[in-house]
Amino acid sequence: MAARQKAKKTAREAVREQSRAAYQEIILEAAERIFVRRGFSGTRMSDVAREAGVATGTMYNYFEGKDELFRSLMQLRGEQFLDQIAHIYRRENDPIERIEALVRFVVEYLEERVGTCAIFFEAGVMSEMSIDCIGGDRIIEQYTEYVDLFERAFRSAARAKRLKPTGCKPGDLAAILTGMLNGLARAWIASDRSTSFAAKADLAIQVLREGVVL
Amino acid sequence: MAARQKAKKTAREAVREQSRAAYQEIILEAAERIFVRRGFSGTRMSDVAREAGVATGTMYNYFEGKDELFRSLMQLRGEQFLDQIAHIYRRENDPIERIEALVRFVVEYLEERVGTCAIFFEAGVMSEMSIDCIGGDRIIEQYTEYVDLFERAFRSAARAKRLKPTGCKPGDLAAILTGMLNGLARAWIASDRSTSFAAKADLAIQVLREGVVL
Amino acid sequence: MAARQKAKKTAREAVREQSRAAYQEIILEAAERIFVRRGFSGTRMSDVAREAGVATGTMYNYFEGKDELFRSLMQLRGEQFLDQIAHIYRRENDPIERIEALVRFVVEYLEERVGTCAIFFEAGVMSEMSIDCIGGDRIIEQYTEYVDLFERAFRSAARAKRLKPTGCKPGDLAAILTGMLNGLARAWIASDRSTSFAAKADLAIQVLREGVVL
Amino acid sequence: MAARQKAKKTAREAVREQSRAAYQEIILEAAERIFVRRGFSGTRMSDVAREAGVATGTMYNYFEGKDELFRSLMQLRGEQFLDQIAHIYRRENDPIERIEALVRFVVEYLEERVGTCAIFFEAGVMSEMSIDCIGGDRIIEQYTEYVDLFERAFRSAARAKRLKPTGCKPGDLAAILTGMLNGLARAWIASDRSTSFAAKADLAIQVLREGVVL
DNA sequence: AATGAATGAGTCTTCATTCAT
DNA sequence: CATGAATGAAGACTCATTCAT
Repeated sequence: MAARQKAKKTAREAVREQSRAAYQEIILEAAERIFVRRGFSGTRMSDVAREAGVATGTMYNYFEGKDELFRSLMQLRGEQFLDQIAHIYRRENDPIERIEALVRFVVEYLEERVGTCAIFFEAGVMSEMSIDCIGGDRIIEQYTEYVDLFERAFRSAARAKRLKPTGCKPGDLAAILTGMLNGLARAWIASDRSTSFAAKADLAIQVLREGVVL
Repeated sequence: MAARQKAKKTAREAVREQSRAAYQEIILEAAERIFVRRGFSGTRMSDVAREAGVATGTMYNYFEGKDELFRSLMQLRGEQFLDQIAHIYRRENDPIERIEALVRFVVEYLEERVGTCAIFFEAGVMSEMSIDCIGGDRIIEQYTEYVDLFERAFRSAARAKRLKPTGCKPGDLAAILTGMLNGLARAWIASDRSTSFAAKADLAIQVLREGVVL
Repeated sequence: MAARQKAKKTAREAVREQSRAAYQEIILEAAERIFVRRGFSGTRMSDVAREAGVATGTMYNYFEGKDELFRSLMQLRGEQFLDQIAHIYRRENDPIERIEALVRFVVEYLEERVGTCAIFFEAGVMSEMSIDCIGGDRIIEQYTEYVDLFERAFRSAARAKRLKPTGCKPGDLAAILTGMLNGLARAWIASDRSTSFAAKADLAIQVLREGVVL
Repeated sequence: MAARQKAKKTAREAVREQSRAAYQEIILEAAERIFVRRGFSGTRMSDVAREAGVATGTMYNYFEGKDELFRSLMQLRGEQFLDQIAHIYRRENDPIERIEALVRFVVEYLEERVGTCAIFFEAGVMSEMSIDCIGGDRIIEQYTEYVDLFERAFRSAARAKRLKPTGCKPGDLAAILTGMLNGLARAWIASDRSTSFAAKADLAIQVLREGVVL
């Protein structure tokens, strides 16, 4: 009976654990939609609650408050993104193909979650000069990690003698490439989006490959 | 006498006009500093007032409210910037040298007013998906004008057969170039800023010129 | 069979009754500790639950709510105290010794349960002017009964000609004596408690003796 | 003109200063009435605001929040009380008459402001065992100062050989006397208040006299 | 027109209570 | 009947805006 009780308890805990995770995810997704639509300060906790289909108070069982909800969202999405690009980095062996694979993934990701990426920038990356960054320090670290991954990719390409001998250091190339991608994303957002973003992104690769001006 | 009265009035009005402009400028500059430090919603009207050395109420004699103050700031800085690059565009005749001159100016501008540029992006460009864009529509138009100027520069370079025959349309090149500049700016902000930003920007030009990969 | 069923039921009820009482007591003791530490409004139901080792909801099977829990606690402790002093009253026959015995008991009680006595005062006696007395009316009645017992003790001493012929009525003497004890308790609480409270309380008796008793 | 301007400014500041003080007092008095009626946690800031005839927000221009409002009230009333008894202490020279004068004043004060005294006790003195005392530390210090003043009064009476040679130290006597006064106050509050409290208080003096004074 | 305190609508947050499991 | 998470009413607090001086 003791065993049965324990099993029962464990089962209940498992259910609870699952339910907890499910609630968290539901709230985070609701928060994502609202934050994307209204921005941080334009978002009311009660709005997120309504969107998630829970009571306002419930959100406080899962997140300390508005700030932490936002930070959690940004960090979670950031980690998910970083995990994915790290996976691609490890998967590819040829230095150049690796960079191209990364670019293609980033492009797809941007195409699907433009909104989230936008608030990601809003929250931290663009206001890293601000005294207090709502997104927390982690969000800046994450962007840095993202750029650093490209830096490493360029460095390994350089070691493999696959780069033209320019004055560009790997870090500069990473900054340039990620910047290009953002610029294209911005242009794509502003456009009617009739052409796929992926097509645009090939251009970035091409520019890097060839240079453009005669 | 009527004439004299009118003259007097005009004189008084001139003084008033000047005083008005002076106040406006003082408040705008204060607002710029605070908005850069704290972001839009983190900025209190009373903070701006203190920074400007005026009473809170005074600001409402010059701007309708917080939103309009912000929008005015963004638009004013935007127009100033657009005026300057338009001037450079007209001044330069060689298509390639024109692009390079534009890049050099943008770089200098970014180096001096990174903060303002950051909130410029935050306010409008990145959140153009938001239902309500605090910065107003003009801010998006301005960014578009900025990119468009580069687009025109590339188009005229293309017409002059000064571009490599790639699949890149002038608009794409503009997006790529401005994106690269932003990426470098971001990297430069995050760095210790020991090397000048201008040096970094030459890299952008070089990449465009040469392409990078062997 | 009916009889057996009834017997069975009674047995089950007895067990249930016991279990109920046990739970009640556990919760009351937990509540006592927390209320003493944090005061009424500083105490959360969930804190009491954790201290008692039960779920929050469980408490609502034993008490109607926070108010009733508090009132029950105060009243229960009050009745226990009143029972004990009533017992001492009946046990002692000599009017003066009776008063002294009562004082000694009150002193011991105060020394052990200062906290509870403090919230007892807070809850009811001191705020009887408030529109809503959390402790309920009974708490005030109880304090009145406590003072009344002393009043009766003094009255019987007066009848036995054991009091100095002052203008003090028994009720006044009761108020004065109980007040003195509280004053000493307060001083003792504030002190380092190196001397026992009992020793302090002898002073109260002495003052009454010298000043009042023949 | 500079002088006139300065004078003007000073005048305005004076008015403002006065107005500030007036507002503070109005709010404090409103708060006193409501806190006395409803207790600390039963009092809503909006209630106090309505009672004071100001907007809710206004109160936050004068007090940091509910806690600070309460603390300010308690401390202010405490200081006022301490100032008055200190004055009486200095005014009287005969040690015994001094004690009597103090008692008479305390009695009058209690009679007039029972409510405030009640919340004073509630707030701090009775719950000094609580982890966090809403009233702040000062409120406990104040009560200590009050008792200490009596202690000094008794000590100077002892030095003047005006006390019976009992085992009571001045501190004990102070505790006993102040306790007696509280006890009588409590009894008086509970009574129909047909007899004046002052009359009751004479009894305290009498008990001390007969019991303690030579 | 400048001032800066008053205003109160708008939010976040807490926590007693309920209820599905 | 125990559980503990969901609930949402209640209330503290902020700050853009107004307005009397």
